[in-house]
Amino acid sequence: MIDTSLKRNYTGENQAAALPEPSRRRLVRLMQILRQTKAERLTSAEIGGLVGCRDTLVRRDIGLAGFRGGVSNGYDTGALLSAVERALGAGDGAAIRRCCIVGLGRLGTALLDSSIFDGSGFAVVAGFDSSVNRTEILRSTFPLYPASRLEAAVAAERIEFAILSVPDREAQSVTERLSRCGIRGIVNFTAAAFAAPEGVRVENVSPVTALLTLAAGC
Amino acid sequence: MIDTSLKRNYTGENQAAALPEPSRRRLVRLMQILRQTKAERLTSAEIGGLVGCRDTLVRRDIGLAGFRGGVSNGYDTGALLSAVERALGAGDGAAIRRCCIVGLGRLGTALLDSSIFDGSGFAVVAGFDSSVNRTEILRSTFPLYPASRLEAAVAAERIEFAILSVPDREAQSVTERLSRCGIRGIVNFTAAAFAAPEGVRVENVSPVTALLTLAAGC
DNA sequence: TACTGTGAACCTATTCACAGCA
DNA sequence: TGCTGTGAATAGGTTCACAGTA
Repeated sequence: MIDTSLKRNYTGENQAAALPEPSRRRLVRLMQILRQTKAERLTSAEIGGLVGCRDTLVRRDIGLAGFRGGVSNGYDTGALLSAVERALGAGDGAAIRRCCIVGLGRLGTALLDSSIFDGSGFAVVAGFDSSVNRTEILRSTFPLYPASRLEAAVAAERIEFAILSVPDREAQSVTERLSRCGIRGIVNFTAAAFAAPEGVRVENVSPVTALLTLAAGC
Repeated sequence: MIDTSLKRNYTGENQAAALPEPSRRRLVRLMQILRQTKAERLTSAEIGGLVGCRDTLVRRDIGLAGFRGGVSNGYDTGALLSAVERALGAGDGAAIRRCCIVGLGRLGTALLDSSIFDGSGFAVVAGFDSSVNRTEILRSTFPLYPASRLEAAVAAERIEFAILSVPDREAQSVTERLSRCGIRGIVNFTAAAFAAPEGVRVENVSPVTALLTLAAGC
């Protein structure tokens, strides 16, 4: 059995782990809105329209994030953004988080375009594929490795997150390998469902999964 | 106040709308597992390991889906799959659902590889981009149109769902156009947050959003 | 024995209702 | 007046505990 007691070593004053999951998701969304908006002030009702929830809930979330600065014409977007980023551990001072892409098929290579991640707080610093052909031919601003070097490179590059775009059948085994070298989260672009190892979070974002989820409600 | 009583006009025997949202998401996941597994039987505990929830909850979900066939060595995967598909409106008899890709940048073109959607119950039948250059040069098994023909083609092709991979700044306006021609759901690959028009569901699956959500919990 | 199915208890998230404030 | 912030009420989802069954 895997010992979980040592999995989390808190490296900062990040309180996000204490936030309820739904609030965390909405606050992430709010952070993205605030990063993009040009408005100087926003009310909870306006935010609710963009996040997709009621104004009351927006105010709750903001309260949970530890921000109190609202006045009768809404929130100052700059101040609110700082507070939300701090609550989510994505503040100005926060280190850029290092990611890798595993599986350089059509979808994986599309993500080599690192401009996608500009200003997000994340940087892709490595790519992996089982085909040496691909890792040698493809061009990118960061190194591409054969899959055999996954463990070594993840450790050496101190990579925290992985974007998984391998064929479905490899998803489970690659996940286990990633987990063993201490990855903290996986963005799963495959349609495969796999057991998330202890201490590894998974976000399922396969287009197929997303379409199924959408369609299931209609 | 908005009157919700008339919002849903049930167009079939699809009961998925009645399922609680979290259950629906887990059942979608379960459906994917069942479609992929080779096992003839699975217990609720095994399923729970893959879906990421407790066995009790799996049994609740299965019950909500209207299936009762479990016995002391678990569920027959074939029978369970039929039941889950029926509950989600994705049964054998269900029509293939028609989708389009809007925005044929690197990410959008990666999704032109229609093998991604094989066997999923979805088919991409059109692509759109504001650059006529792209729509004329790119190769695909289905037609690619200039963005100006969005409304016409979505109506003519009876497209129900859209995959959005345009630049962030265009996300809101394209969403409104899609909504006006009756699209039912949008898979949002952009990092933009936009107000979902009445009657349109949105699944946010941008890699950036996914990474932020993962990282916010650590 | 090893599982499922489910009423009841519990806990969590959301909404209501309204006081407080600019 | 028009907003925020929050205690209290409500609704909703999850887990417990256990009876039922092959």
